[in-house]
Amino acid sequence: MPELPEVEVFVRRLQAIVGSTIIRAEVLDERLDLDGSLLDQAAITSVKRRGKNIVIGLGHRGDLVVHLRMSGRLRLHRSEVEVKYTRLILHLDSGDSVYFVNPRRLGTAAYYPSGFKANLGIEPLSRGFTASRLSQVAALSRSPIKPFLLDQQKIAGIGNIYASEALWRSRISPERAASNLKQDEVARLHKNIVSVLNEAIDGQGTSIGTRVSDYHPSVGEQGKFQNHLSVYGRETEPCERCGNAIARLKQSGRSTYYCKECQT
DNA sequence: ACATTATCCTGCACGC
DNA sequence: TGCGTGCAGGATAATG
Repeated sequence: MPELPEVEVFVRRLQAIVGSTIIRAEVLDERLDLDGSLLDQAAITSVKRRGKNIVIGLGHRGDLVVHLRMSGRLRLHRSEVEVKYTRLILHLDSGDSVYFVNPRRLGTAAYYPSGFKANLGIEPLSRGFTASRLSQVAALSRSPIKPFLLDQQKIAGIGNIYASEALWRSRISPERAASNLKQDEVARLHKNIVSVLNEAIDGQGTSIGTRVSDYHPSVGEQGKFQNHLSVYGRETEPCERCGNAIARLKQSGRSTYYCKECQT
């Protein structure tokens, strides 16, 4: 269930398909809003990430955009394989294939003939994402900071795990109004958003759980960042900073993990 | 401009 | 073993 770091790991591994041509797009799920024939003979010129979207550039033929949502994965296979929950296969002229596996069918694949225009906020790992920029965006929102961080139109790519982790590192309560954060708090949050995302990418993402829908950087491999989570999924465990029990609360229908003692 | 809820799906963990 | 309930790394539309 990927957030920015996990999507980034998939995108990096997919760089190998740049320069290949799609011979045939095999759509295996009628719920996908995609006419595979539109992709015939399209040459792949780039594979990029925008927020949690995977943007496969097809030159003048536009973009194919895959969003993995809760359970998807997008992976290169060197030969034809049988993978449960495969919903789309891009057969390439190289002989490789790209598999969109989407167990819960929440993920999407859409073709934009004129190019993808995302309605998304700033990339947190871009140069433009500075403490003052975060401060500007946060000042406009009275939303609690945790749901604020999940709002893709404010900052693109942060999800439920890394929002909790960045707030814990910053010692900021998830219930604080975004617009009420002090300058030093915004500065800490900015730094920790960047650090937690970069560390997670370096660790090949976070692999937790035993479900088919759980994230793995590639077949048989595990991410490593689950070993560095301080609060996510650790309700009742002691806070590694102050020893107080980690608590869980619901915000906008999502679980937030935090320490009531040292996040204020 | 917010929060909340339901919805889209499927599988799994849990309690009884 | 079976059944009901709740939960899941996401996003969006409807409602208040």
